[in-house]
Parts: sequence; C-alpha cells; structure tokens
Amino acid sequence: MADVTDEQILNEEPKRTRQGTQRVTLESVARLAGVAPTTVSRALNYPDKVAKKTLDRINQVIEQTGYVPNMLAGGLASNKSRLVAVIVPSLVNIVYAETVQHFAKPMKEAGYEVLQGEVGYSLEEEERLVTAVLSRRPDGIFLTGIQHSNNCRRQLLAADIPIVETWDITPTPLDIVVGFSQRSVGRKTAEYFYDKGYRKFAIVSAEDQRAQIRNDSFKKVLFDRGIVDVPTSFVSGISNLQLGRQGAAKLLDAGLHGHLVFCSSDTLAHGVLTEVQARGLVVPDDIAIVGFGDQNFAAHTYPALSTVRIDRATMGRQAANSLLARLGGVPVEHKMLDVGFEIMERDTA
Amino acid sequence: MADVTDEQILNEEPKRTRQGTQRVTLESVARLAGVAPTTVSRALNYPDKVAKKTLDRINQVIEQTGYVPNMLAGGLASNKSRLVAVIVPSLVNIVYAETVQHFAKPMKEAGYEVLQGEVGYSLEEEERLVTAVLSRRPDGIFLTGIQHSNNCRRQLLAADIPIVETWDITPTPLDIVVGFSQRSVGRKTAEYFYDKGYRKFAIVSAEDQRAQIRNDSFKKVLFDRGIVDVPTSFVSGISNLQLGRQGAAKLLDAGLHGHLVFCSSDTLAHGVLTEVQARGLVVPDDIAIVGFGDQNFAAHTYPALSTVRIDRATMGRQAANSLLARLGGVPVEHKMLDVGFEIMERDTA
DNA sequence: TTGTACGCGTTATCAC
DNA sequence: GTGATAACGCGTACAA
Repeated sequence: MADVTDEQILNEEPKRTRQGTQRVTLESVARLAGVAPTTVSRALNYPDKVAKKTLDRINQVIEQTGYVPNMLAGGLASNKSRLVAVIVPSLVNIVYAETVQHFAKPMKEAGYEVLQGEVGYSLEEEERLVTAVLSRRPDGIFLTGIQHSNNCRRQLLAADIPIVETWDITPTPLDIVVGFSQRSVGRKTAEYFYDKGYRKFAIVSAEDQRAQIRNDSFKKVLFDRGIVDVPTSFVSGISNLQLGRQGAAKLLDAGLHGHLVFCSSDTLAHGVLTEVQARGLVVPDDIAIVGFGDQNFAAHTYPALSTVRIDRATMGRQAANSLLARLGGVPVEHKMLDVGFEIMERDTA
Repeated sequence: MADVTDEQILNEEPKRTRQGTQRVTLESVARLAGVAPTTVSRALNYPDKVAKKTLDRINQVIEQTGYVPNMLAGGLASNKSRLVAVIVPSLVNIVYAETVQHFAKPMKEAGYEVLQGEVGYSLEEEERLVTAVLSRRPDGIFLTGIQHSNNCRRQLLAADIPIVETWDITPTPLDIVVGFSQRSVGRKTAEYFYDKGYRKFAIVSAEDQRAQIRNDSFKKVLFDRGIVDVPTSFVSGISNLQLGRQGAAKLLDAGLHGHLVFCSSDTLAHGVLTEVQARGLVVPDDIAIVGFGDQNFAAHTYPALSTVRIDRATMGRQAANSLLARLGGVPVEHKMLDVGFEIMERDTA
C-alpha cells in the first residue's frame, strides 16, 4: 500500500479516481488558447479586462469547441447562481403567467434565469417547493401571496436572499411586497355597485384564499347596508369557462334574477355571461356581471365585461425592479409597493 | 513572504482566503452529528445504507439546523442536476402551459425541477435560450416544435442528454419526439368540412410556423378541389379574443358570407364567434367556425365550438414518460410517438 | 495584462 | 456500516 502512495506522490498526474463529463471545460479552452484558465474566465466575465488579441483568440477557441460554461461550478465558486425562483399557484392560470412574464423579461435581460414552480393553493405544497428550490441556491425569490407557513417563513429568512411577495399587500413583508389590497377590492367593488343602485348581489368564486378575502369584504359592506343574503356559488379547480357556466347555472336554477354577480376571475365571469345568454336572459338587465382581473379578453366579450382592473404588467415589472435593485446592492426605497386597482365599468354591470 | 508560506504549511487550518456562505453545510451537520461528511451524504441519498441510529441522529441535526443541501455542489460532484429544461414559445399561451403542466407533474414526482423558458417563435431566440439553459447542465430537455437552427441542433446534440421534441412529429427527431402531424391536421380538417358540404373557406391565423403548415395543407386540399380563393387574415402577437375579433372583422368587412373560417387556435375562434355574433350574424348559418386545440372552454362557448382536439395531457405525460425512461437508462421503445388529433364537430361548423 | 493557488460544498471511490 | 480522500469546473485574492 505504501508503494501506491509513493507512486501517487511521485506522479505528476492527478489520481483520476473519477470520471468527469467528457465535455470541453474552461481548462481545455485555456490550453487550446495557450493561456491560463483565469484568463478565459476573465474573458467570459470581464471581457474588457483582457487584451483584445487574447480575447479574440479565446473566443475563437470557444467558437470552435462549442464550449458552454458550467454554471453549477461557477455558481458554487462565486456563490451566485443567476437564478431566481418563482412560485405561483398555477402555471396555467393566465393572470399569474402574465405577471411572471412581465417579471421574467427584465430579470432575463439582467442575466437571470427563472425557475418556476407551481404549488396550488396549499401552504404545505409551498413549503415543500420552497425547500426544493432553495437547494438550488437562487439569488432571489418571487412569491405569490403573503400567506406562508411558519416553517416556510423561517427557511426563506434563513436563505438570506431578496424576496418579493406579490398579489397582495402588507406592511410587514418578508422582504419586499408589490401588490394591492385584496380587502379593498372587495370593499370598493361592493360600494361602487351599491351606489350605482344595485340591491341584490351574488357571488361565483373559486376557492382560493385571496378570493375569499375579496368575498368577505364584499359581503361585509353589503351586510352593513342591510343586505344579508348573498347567494354564493363556489367552484373548485382552476377557473375556466365551464366552471363559470356551472356556477351560474346553480345560482340561476335557484331563481336568481336582477342580481349583480361578483366573480373571482374574468374567466368565471365570462362563463357566467355565456350561461346567462344561453338561457336567453339579457345582461345586464336580468343579471349583471362583474369580473376580476381585467384580462385582455374582458373588454372584448359581448357585451363588454365590467371588471376590476389589476395591472399585472406593472406588478411584474416592479417586482423585478425591486428585486434587481436588491440584487445590485441598491437599497430599495419602498419595502411595500401598492399598484392599486381600478373598477372598469363596461356593459355587463 | 516565505514566512507566510511556512506558516501556511505548518498551520493545520486551511488558508481561508475566501469566504463561503455562512449557511450550514453538510460538513457542519456531520460535525454536530459526530460522523463523517460522507455519512451525512449517504443519509440523504441512500438512507437505507446507514444504520438506523446514525440516521436518526443526523436527521435530528438537520432538523435543528435547518440544513438545506446545496445542489450546485451536489450537481457538480455527481454530474447530475436533477433539472429539466422546458422551452416553449410563450409562457402565457395556455395550450403550451397545459402541456408543460402535464409534463412537469411526473417529472417533479420523479425528483426533477423544471426550468422553463420562453422563446417566442424565433429560432435565434431559441438558440440563445438553449445555450443559457445548457450552462445549467440540465439532465434533460423539452422542446416545442421540431424546427431548430443548425447551431442549436449542434449544441443540443453535444450536450448528450435526453431530448423530447413536442407539438409536431418527424421520423428523424433529435432524440425523441412526441406529437402529431401538423400537416395532417390541415389536410383532414379541409377534407372533413369539404365532405360535409362547405364550399367557401377562409382562415384567421396567427403567424407561427406550425399554424402556417396547417394552413398550407388546408389550402392545398381545397386547391385540389378547385377552390383557389381562401381569404386569409393574419393576426400578430399572442392570440387572444380581441385579435380573433379583429381578424374576423377584416374578413367580414370584405364581405365574407357563408364561409367556414378555420382558425389557428380556439382563442382566435372564440374571438371570431364573438365578432360574428356582435354583428348580429348567425353561427353557423352565416359563418361557420372551426378552432384548433379543443381547449377546455371550446365545448362551452355558445354555440359550442367545433375544433380539432389535441390531447395535451397525453402529449405532456408521454413526453415525461419517455424522458424519464431515458433518464433511468431504460431504452425507449419508440423514438417517435404520434398522439394524433380528432376533429370535434360541435355547433359552429 | 496575465498567472498561481486555493476553495466553493458535495459525491464517488476505495479501504477498513 | 463508516470514513479518508480526491475530484467536479470554476471564480477570486494575490502575486508577478
């Protein structure tokens, strides 16, 4: 055994007990370009710190060999992954997808990749995904909502990275929050249409937490004005046109007439509209409808959908701005950014 | 200077020229549990290869410290990232989102995270994203479509990882392909509705490559039957209801009547339907409409939308199955999997 | 402007 | 069942 050890010591070559990938590495590029690995690394990360001639030679080798840097190694060495994690309730819910898209664009332009994960509306799922995602050492994280399990909060805080919470607002965010008050949406919407003269109301809603908050504050306003009965139809699963029709059908079958139906999304509202029309009723005379979100189809349904406009582009963009500021070491001016909302009165209510 | 060197050599402690993250590492867990790092690693990756007692102690320390493994380091060492990259034209196009969702579920259950990127309909963008994504050393990659730039193909092949192409079909995939023939869709749809008696046709289409293929084969069939004039209205950007209405408006303004309008997506078709109805025309008598995709709202528009059903769930699931098989070293039985499509005749055509 | 020498946190290998 | 040791591929402090 001693012999082996001696051999190793005497041997110039490393022991090579393991096999790496056979791909071209920074080192092989360096060899081919006749420079030190450091120089190649610099050529990649700080091109202007390398002599033009050297740079050209290196780039040529990179081109020829098809070298692709290994960011796992780079990230480990630099303690930066250039990855931001995004956690949304659903990948196929277009309102979240749009927010993420507007978030992802500036992040990508700044050199970050987006790792997206979906968690439904369950806090436990969120906790699991957060753990999984933190093991990738993201440089920052985008969260949907402000409700998280205690364990989840602890992990997030321990990770010590910038965090943006979105789609709600709170004076005490984990780090930064960019959103709007769900409570205000419910309240203002109820007040607005009550003041317009409506006295009968109903709700078609998905079962998510944020919708519940809107519903509750909506009903609270009505209750305070003496309206205690607000027929509510819950649908479960990802909202779609069909669920909207089903939700409306239940209500209509129960004899709804002259009500304003407040929906938890434009998609559900579109379904309600379709069902009402399919029954030969007239909107808004027989049934009035208000959606939520102002998705881009809302202004183009027939009749055009009244709804609550949420500026998803601004929300996404601002979330990115704040995160990028923190990532760049710039102190963020506002820990809390309220992007507000706007009631869009169109033709269905 | 020599002194310093001597000190270093004599010193038992490492030089510590750099500062790692202060987070808890596998090594600190090992120290606290009184075992070697190797054992902790094993406890995490092969729990049954560790004595029950040791395992319990380690898990307890992990619990207390809130240790989160660093997968950058793990990935570097094991040459496995447990990451699969997904490249789609658009994050907000729900038909792709749904495919990805069905793909992501089994992948996640098998322990893989999904890194999603959007590339529009540009091959150059795809190439750029592929490079960025390969630098994360994904274990596999999911592609939309079968058209890629040469450079992109080269990189993909060089990466030497399992690849699934989707949403189209070819006998010569990069690795595996799960999809259906775009050409057949156009052909069969034209034949079907020609045989049903339609003699006037029009098209409302987005500008993407795959839609073009459908349009071309659609028109080819009609041409062969003596129908040479197929008014076509292109819309640009991500398809939505408004664009569908606009596309229809252009056609309708030009005096369309009695035509069957073949749309490149259900969303556009829904817009066409809305526009036609807003003008007081009757579907399908004045204008017939056929969509593409059979999204979940298609059966619930009023009247219900005739369309071409694409089984996105099966496509996503099969893509995952094939990829997981390859990832597990199992030889894949079919390099090419045709999930087909189905013409859904409902009430709009 | 370029090169030397570590170390980042983990896993594979092999020995015990 | 457990541990020592050497990589994995790259960034960075420091020296030249």
